[in-house]
Amino acid sequence: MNDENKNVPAEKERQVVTALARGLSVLRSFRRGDRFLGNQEIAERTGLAKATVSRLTHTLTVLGYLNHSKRFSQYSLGPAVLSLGYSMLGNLDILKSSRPLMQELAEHAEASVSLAARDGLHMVYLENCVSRANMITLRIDVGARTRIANTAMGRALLCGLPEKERTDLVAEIRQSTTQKEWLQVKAGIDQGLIDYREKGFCFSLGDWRENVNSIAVPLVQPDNSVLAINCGGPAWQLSAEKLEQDIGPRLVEISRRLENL
Amino acid sequence: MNDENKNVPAEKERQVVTALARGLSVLRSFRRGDRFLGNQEIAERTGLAKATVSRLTHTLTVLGYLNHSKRFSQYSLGPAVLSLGYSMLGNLDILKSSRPLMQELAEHAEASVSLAARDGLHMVYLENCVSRANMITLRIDVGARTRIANTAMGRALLCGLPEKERTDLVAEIRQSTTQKEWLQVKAGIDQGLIDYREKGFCFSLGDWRENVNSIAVPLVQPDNSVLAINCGGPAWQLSAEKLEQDIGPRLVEISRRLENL
DNA sequence: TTGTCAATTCCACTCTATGGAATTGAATTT
DNA sequence: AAATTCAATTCCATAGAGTGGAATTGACAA
Repeated sequence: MNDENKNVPAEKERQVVTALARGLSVLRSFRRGDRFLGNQEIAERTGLAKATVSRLTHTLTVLGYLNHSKRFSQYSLGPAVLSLGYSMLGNLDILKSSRPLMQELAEHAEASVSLAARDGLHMVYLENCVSRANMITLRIDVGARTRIANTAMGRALLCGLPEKERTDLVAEIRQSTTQKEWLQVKAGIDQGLIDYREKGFCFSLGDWRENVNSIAVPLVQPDNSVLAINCGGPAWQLSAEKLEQDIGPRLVEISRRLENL
Repeated sequence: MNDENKNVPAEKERQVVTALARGLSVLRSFRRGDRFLGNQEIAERTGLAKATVSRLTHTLTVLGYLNHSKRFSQYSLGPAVLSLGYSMLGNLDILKSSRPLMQELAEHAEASVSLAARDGLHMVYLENCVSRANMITLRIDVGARTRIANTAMGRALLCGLPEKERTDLVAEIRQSTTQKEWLQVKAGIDQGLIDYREKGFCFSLGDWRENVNSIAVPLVQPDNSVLAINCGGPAWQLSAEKLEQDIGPRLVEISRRLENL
């Protein structure tokens, strides 16, 4: 039906192992909400031949990355995918150091404070702290993705990147954006750069979702990779003013402390 | 150095796409604690040729599953692996329904309550609830793995499996166990089956770690797959008696309610 | 500059992965 | 029971992807 995932992604960009890329695109074809997928559905989503999908799903099942339900003869994501994420987070020292600071701010602001990294044109949540008050209700999950283009997180990330990389990334974003959207997106990014230069943080006031405000700062790691930390919540609770006067400076301070080990 | 991962895993078990399996074994070669790995190190761990690893890591990097640090010319796990886990958890309805019950028990017992699924010979944590009191200190992460052989979780899982599958799995466990260990392991499993038949839950009193007690029940899902829920903590806090008299029955009740939707 | 070590690229070869067609298998209908 | 449908799997011939040994590049240290 859709052809988002073309068969061979690159042109002559060195050598890509297609069987591996295809297998992973099978895993990726599971979106939030589809518990079970059949080979046929997967074949349509990935654009691969049925026979190919059959073998890939079988391989993934043997390895534990997929479960096979005999009843429906369909597949669901298996526990093995979780272990990978666990290994990743376990190796990030920054998580240990950032947690207490993030939690403290979450309590103070009675909001949600998150740490995220870039994945393509998205930000992936690595950690999320919420105030005890909100703990039960709100739960932004680790691994969730938001677009770079229209979030405070994304704008902060851009501000933390070196000139060259930022330009490239913005160009990529433009590519993936309709002409109509682009004006808004561009405005948001530019404003983010200004805010960052003048104040040290970036905003998103309803740009991501109506009635959700957020503020974010970049966090440059020792190996020069860039993360971002945000603090966000319902607009009625986090006014633009409160974000700028109170939360912003605290975020900047957190970032500063984490960057100095 | 080690040859844990032989090249081609299966014998003639249908058709396995080796390039995919190899690529995933590259991801798996990152263990807790190694932030960065070079191609050479990965080649040694997986038993693959250098050239092969070079292409696999490159492919994984392009797709976002690995990050490449130019400074050290080494790789680390990338954010994309997290998204997969997120998709998996997001599709598990059982999580939503189980959370409040698990949290309630965690508060009552002032301990840690977890939900896990089988992955090979291990249990992978899908969710973990801790009492507010312990929240800061203790944090068993989602995605973590423990052996089936010597945990209450694992024993409960075995009890929830149909006869045939249980026998097969126990045989597998035996395979992976030294003759010396096996006696202990076997005893634990058998005792688990007895406990389950008589009381409805399984124990691990220091079998996993000294001074850690735990109790667990199986949870059979609508599609007949089996999960397990445990409640565990330091032995001085969770006496065998308390587990049996108080916590156990509550766990059984939780399992019962979840199985009846 | 020279030497060392690891990553990458080259290249020829093999066998893996592929996809269209045929088969199996399960579920539903007549 | 038999017939029909739909999807998963297997078959098979073929192309070419993936492979690994050897050569090259590149970074860094002496």
